Amino acid sequence: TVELANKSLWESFDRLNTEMIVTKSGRRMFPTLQLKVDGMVMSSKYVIFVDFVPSDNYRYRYSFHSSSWNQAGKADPVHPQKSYMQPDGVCLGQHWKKTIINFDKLKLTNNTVNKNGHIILNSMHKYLPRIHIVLLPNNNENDHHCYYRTFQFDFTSFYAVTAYQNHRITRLKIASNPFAKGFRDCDPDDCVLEILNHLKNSHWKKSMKTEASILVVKN
Amino acid sequence: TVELANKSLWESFDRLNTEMIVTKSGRRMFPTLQLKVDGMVMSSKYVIFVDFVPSDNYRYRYSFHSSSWNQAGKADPVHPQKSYMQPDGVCLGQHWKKTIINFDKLKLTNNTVNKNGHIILNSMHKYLPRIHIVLLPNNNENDHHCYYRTFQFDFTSFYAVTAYQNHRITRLKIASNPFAKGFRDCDPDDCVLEILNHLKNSHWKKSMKTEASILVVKN
DNA sequence: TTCTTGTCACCTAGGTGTTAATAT
DNA sequence: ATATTAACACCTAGGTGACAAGAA
Repeated sequence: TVELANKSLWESFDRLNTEMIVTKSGRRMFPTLQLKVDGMVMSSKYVIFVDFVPSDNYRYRYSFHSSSWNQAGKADPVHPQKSYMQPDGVCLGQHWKKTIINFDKLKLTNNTVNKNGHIILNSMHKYLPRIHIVLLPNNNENDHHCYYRTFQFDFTSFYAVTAYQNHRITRLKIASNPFAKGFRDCDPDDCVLEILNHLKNSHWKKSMKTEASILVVKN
Repeated sequence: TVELANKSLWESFDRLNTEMIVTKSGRRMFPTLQLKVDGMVMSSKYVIFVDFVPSDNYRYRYSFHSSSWNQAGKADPVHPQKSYMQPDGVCLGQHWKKTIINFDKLKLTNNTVNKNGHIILNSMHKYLPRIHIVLLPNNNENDHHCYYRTFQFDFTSFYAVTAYQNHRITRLKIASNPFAKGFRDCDPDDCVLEILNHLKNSHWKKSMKTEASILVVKN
């Protein structure tokens, strides 16, 4: 099983339609993917990685006066999909179980000739992160299978952008990302509370599917 | 073969008798170990790690009026020796060859109950860093040998201290470590040049053994 | 018009030696 | 006396959105 350690933050963004900045040199995500896993074999080796799949086949545009995202033609051509491996690398089940697994170093870019290891996305397109947990085979000669599971959380989908479109998203990023403290215009704690309260009392959908969709694959 | 990419800086410190701070929470070395390797098999896997061996069996004391280190009794008991693996982990020869191999994240501590992965040293003792390059065996069943080489450079030996003893060492650290810029009292470039010139024109030994001592081991 | 890029002030995070207080 | 510790100001390194300029 996999859970997001910062699920409620993701949900707060999702109610507004999450946006993630992409830049030429690479931009971190916020919120980041923070996993808690369980059910691994303690003494087996695993690697964990993440990739991003297009949510659909459209290009999007943000309408400022209706404050909504609308389809604007077919999707641009996709670029070769790289995946990002969790930096801890190959670790035992007992290691993964006891820590919050962070992907905060992961960077998104719109630079197609990127020489770094960043994830390439198309701006103004919608994506869904996927988490892959791979059980590495033992050195038994008989066992050349590789088992893995893929997890995805619908509420972590986002629009890739080069500049924020929805001002509420900007305000929630400023309120909740420590690196954006310089743009806060009130007491930090009050800011977060104020916005989160506003969300809680708003007319936006309150119940949502928060459990992970699970695909089991064996090859 | 192994070379130090920052050999001349190490030599400048060595002329004054290098000191390295150890703290409870762990302190980086300066200079750091920066390696350039050659002669590896391009397609073979290697790991590289570092450990520290006592230069001798004595405890030391610094005499301020004679500006020298003197023996002050037998060495304190040694603590279990950990080694520090280069963070890149298992890499092919072709990877190691093309980069400068940095150990700048390595930290020294005098904290014997350290819960981090830091190297434990006794303050007021003299140490010599050793570099171990290990060729990992292939998956051939016949080949369970493990080949490695150990390199050491005499001019990288140092005294572990909790506070600097020799004021010239302090000044050279301030002049050459970017993180200590706040303590420079003149133009940074001038500072370095001034001290290095002073070293060059001084009476200290000018010729020294700079090639690595090599031990070849097979088990 | 719509989207992208580069620069900037303002942060976080953490590596420096200094200094004064404390321990041995 | 000598050695160690903790708090501190001052740095490096790099993550923020704002903003103005540029590109499509």
